[in-house]
Amino acid sequence: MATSLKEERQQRILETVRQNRQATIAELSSAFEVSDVTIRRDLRELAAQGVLRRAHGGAIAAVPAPPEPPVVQRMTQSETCKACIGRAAAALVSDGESVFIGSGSTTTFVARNLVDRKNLTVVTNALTVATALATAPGVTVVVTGGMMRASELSLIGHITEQALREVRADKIIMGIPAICLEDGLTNDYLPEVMTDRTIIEMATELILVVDHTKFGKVGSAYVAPVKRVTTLVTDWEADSDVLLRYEELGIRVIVADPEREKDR
Amino acid sequence: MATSLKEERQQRILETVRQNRQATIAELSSAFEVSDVTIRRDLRELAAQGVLRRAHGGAIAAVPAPPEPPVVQRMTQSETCKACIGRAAAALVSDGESVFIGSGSTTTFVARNLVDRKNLTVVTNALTVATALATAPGVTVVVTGGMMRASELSLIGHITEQALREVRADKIIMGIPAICLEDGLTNDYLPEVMTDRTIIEMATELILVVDHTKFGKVGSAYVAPVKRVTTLVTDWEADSDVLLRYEELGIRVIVADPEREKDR
DNA sequence: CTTTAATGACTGAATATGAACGAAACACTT
DNA sequence: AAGTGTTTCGTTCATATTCAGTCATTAAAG
Repeated sequence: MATSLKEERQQRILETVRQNRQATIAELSSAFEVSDVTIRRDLRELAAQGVLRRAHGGAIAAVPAPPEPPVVQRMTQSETCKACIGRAAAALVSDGESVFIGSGSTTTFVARNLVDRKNLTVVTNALTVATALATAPGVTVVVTGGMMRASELSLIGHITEQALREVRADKIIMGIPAICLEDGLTNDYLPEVMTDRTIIEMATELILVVDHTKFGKVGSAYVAPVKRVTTLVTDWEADSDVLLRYEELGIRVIVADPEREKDR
Repeated sequence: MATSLKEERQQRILETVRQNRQATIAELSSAFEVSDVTIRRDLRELAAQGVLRRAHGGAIAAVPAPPEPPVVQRMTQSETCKACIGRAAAALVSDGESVFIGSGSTTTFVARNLVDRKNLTVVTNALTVATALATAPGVTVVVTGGMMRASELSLIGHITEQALREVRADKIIMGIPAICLEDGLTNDYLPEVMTDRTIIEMATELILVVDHTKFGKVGSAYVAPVKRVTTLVTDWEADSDVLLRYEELGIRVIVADPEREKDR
């Protein structure tokens, strides 16, 4: 892509500045292969929009942006991986069903891929999922109540668990911070464990969306055995030998591959 | 494939743009072996459909901008009024208290003014409020569950009502679509009325935030009598004669004035 | 044979970019 | 503080690219 459009370039400058909180003219001009004059012009325009603050030699992020919850930050990390897993997992959901979607950055990508569905009911304890599906005309969103866990924008606690018993779901789609063949599904945040266990009891079909970094990890609190998982959706960077071991346990393993996407 | 049909070509242009987030005229014209004029025409037509955005030298993918829920749109309408009411209502909340905040554009402004509080518990059925307070370190956010009402990003229904009975609040801050001396507080959306009535029973102190447009209106469903209101917070454009009538009923009326703000 | 739609060529106007240069801001030393 | 050299800024100008509109050509449809 030799040529890049002005608007696109400005958008990416903004992203860069937001990510590093600042950026110098020299950095930007070499990164985008344009002259410093152009970068200066871009920065001026962006500053005029108020999305950026100009400084000598570069620019710094405008609003000390209300510190984004970690879950939102994670959504921009290994974005392609997660978007890919999201598409693959969303394909497992049929119109007319009722699914529970848990919290996490990956599950939010699943939700985004469900906006065009018809007659779907989504139950969730994640504000990110609820927001993603809010305007989807064919999707009924049911949110469980609970105490908010700020870092995940998720709802947990006894109110959540009580609400979960009120609703039914055909399938559960959730993430987990740590999965390991020996120690099963584990979590490091104890208050969430009880909620996770309640979620798991909502339906028999349990679809776990996990990127490759989660394998082999062990958290401090036990959630469920590996065998409880029905389907495992992960990305192409996961170790295939390990995945084979999961398949031997009777778990359906789906590897989301960005290359294969293009067939469609 | 010397000649490709116009529609077919446009469809593929759209795909290309969506895939790379952008595309230049030169790229496209050589890829489809047509003149740049034709590509430009195609882009113009596609841009008119809104499926992509035109830029100098090419086009960039239109963010499939999920249509903003009405409540979010309303937050930019008469923003100063609402921000002002929000500040005034937030001043009625003391650190260490537990308050319920209902849904609506004005109540969201109240929430935004509570982010710096210490040891505050906020119970809400509005996603907008929950999101606004998510990263506030001194605020515990409890969200009631329920079915999502897309236009308000609020949660309503029997799950909400059940969750409300589980929690306690010192004060209630809520909005109402219509208030009138004769007919009391009313609402046009029936499913919400039961939820509103349950909310009102959570605490004795009821703070109503209403901008001047809500006075004298009457909705189709009755929620509560005017006398149930403890405090009324409105903006300076509200008719002072009408406000006097409310005060005569023993209701504390607070008029948020943007001029007086400067005193602080 | 006429009509219509699609495409391409041409033109003046608009836009984007880079280079040059004096002014301002910054980082030093004295 | 004051001075000095360096970097960065903003402006102007020149150049290349892109735009929108008009008109001509082609080919298919009626």
